Amino acid sequence: MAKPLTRATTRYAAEALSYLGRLIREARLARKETLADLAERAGISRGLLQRIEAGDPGCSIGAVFETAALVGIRLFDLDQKTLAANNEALAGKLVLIPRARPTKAKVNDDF
Amino acid sequence: MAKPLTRATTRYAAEALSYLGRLIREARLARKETLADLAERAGISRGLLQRIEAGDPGCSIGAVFETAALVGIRLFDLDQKTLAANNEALAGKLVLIPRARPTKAKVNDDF
DNA sequence: CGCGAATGATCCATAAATAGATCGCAATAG
DNA sequence: CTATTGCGATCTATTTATGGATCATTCGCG
Repeated sequence: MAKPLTRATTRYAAEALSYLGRLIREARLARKETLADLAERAGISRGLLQRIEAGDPGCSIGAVFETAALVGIRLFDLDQKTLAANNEALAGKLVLIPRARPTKAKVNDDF
Repeated sequence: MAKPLTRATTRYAAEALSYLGRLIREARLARKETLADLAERAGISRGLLQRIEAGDPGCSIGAVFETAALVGIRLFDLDQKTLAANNEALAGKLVLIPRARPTKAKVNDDF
């Protein structure tokens, strides 16, 4: 019983999505690799890779991150080692944060 | 006719995915917001938000980026304005890059 | 303690993503 | 110019993600 269709989309999220897709495309072309070749390396179809490069919000984040990694894009500007370290550190920190409690106070929404 | 099941996943991609999920969780807790509240703001179900925070590769990237944006996470370490500018610039650069040409599988240098 | 709420996990029906094939167009090489 | 090939788009069958409900557990607070 999923909802109709349309999903709210922030301008910022859409912009980031488009940007990531173009980064992947740029990196792929820099490597002089065809859509079909990269798609095969990533284990996805050519059509999906096209949608990823186009910034389609419906693509699975696993497929997107995978292709990004395969063309050498550093997510969060971090190398494998640092990323792993930060991830572990954050995991440890999270255990200490108490769960959220219901509040009437309105939350800060603007950035 | 989708493929069997398992999709190749780079260690780096998986690590980044897990990290992003935890970043979202940390940001949500810092705002003292419950899963249900953030899910509603993002227009997704509570279950999906849980999978996002758990770093599930199968989640749509649109849903993930949307929630990230809603808790104030700056993707690519860029604010809205800079991100838009970079995105535009990259788009312009891309039209100038020639399409990939098939490279000879291997240079035959043995005989 | 004990109550209430958040969280984590599971199940099911349905909407959506994906693979794979195919077409036309455009661009690049020869 | 012609030939070749990447690219973009569309269609269909199938797999998968998602929403919504529910249940048990854990946590936070008085």
